[in-house]
Amino acid sequence: MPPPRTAGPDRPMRADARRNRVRILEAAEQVFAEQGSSGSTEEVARRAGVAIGTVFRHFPTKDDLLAAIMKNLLEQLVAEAGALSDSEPRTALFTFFTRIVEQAAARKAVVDLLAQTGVEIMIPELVTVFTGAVDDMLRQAQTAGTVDPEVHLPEVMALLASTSQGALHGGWDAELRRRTLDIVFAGLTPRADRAR
Amino acid sequence: MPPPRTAGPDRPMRADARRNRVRILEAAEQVFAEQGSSGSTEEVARRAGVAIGTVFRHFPTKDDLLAAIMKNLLEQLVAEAGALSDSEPRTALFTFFTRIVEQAAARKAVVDLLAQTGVEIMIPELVTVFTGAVDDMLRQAQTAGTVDPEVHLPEVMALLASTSQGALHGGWDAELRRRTLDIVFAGLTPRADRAR
DNA sequence: GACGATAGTGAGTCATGACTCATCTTTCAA
DNA sequence: TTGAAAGATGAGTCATGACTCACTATCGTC
Repeated sequence: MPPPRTAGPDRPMRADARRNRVRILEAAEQVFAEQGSSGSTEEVARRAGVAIGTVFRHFPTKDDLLAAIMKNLLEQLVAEAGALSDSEPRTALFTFFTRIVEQAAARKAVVDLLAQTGVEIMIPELVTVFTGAVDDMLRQAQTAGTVDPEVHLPEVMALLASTSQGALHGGWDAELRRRTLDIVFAGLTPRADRAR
Repeated sequence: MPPPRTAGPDRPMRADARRNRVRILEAAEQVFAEQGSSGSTEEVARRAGVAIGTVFRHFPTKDDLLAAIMKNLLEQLVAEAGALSDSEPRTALFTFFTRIVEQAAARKAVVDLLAQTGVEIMIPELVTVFTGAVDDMLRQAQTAGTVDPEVHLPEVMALLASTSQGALHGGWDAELRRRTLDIVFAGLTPRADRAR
């Protein structure tokens, strides 16, 4: 994300600026996780312990702030996907799926944004990377014959987005989450050897 | 829903009041369908061709207006469920499910509300009736042996809510909707005779 | 340590949207 | 036909939240 508006050749950020930037990001992550993208910038400033003007110096608009956070999160998810690449493909896909849905409840903003195409507008490249990671997992599981070959990426993404959303807004508990995902996973399994 | 605040013995509503009430309800249905529950009361008034004060005379708060609309919709859905009771149970359940998801895209407010527990607070009895209708369909399909007996109502409701939500926010086209629901339905089918 | 560039501050602006109420208009029973 | 009572009107209030900017504080360099 762009460092604060600085003219001229880029000098490193001043120490206090760097410190505040981190604090703001942390506070924003909390606030938006709890309240979704409608959380107020003022609340972010309050939690970060800075004045509201400081927030706007670092992130000229609220969307910039949201984008910065989404960027962090997406990178983290992509990394997680990578870490799962050793596992058996079907397990990798289902574990990744489950993990995202589980986190959804704690990350309102993410779900809000994922739902509203807002992300694609803000950080298209990263979304592509993320989608690619899911695609990889899907293909591998299909190659291994443990996920139905008729299934395509769009519907997997669709189910991922909608169950995350549901888990969040509906406040699903662990049990309901498991049962619901079990149905989805059963639906993804080839007809022959469906295992619940 | 309560007629406008009238003291004393309830006289029938005046002709112009009745007319305006209907207009407001129609306008609100449109506006909230398009913009979700964040649509403004002023826009509703504009489309109804009345002053904003009139809207507030009929529905003292925005929530009252939203509740009135949700009531209409829920009643309609319950009626649809009833009309399907002649069909083969599995078909009834899946048709109902599909229909709701299909309408989701045209009814933002509904999805918003269904998602946020807002409805239960506003019109608990009707929600119970609605849930009951789904439960009936589910049980019958299970009795007929065409839906997995391990599946319970909560996860069906969860999937219903989340796919509706997904279809709306994600702007799924007809094809994606079908493919996604196919996976869900496959997941609901007993292992033995899963038919795609 | 001094000084200029960089960063922080927070009261203030502007827009939006729910809701109110004094005043005017329409209905309808007598 | 008429006069209340019921209803409609819309400018105005209040709260919220994004964003600005004149001013002050701090950093880092010489």
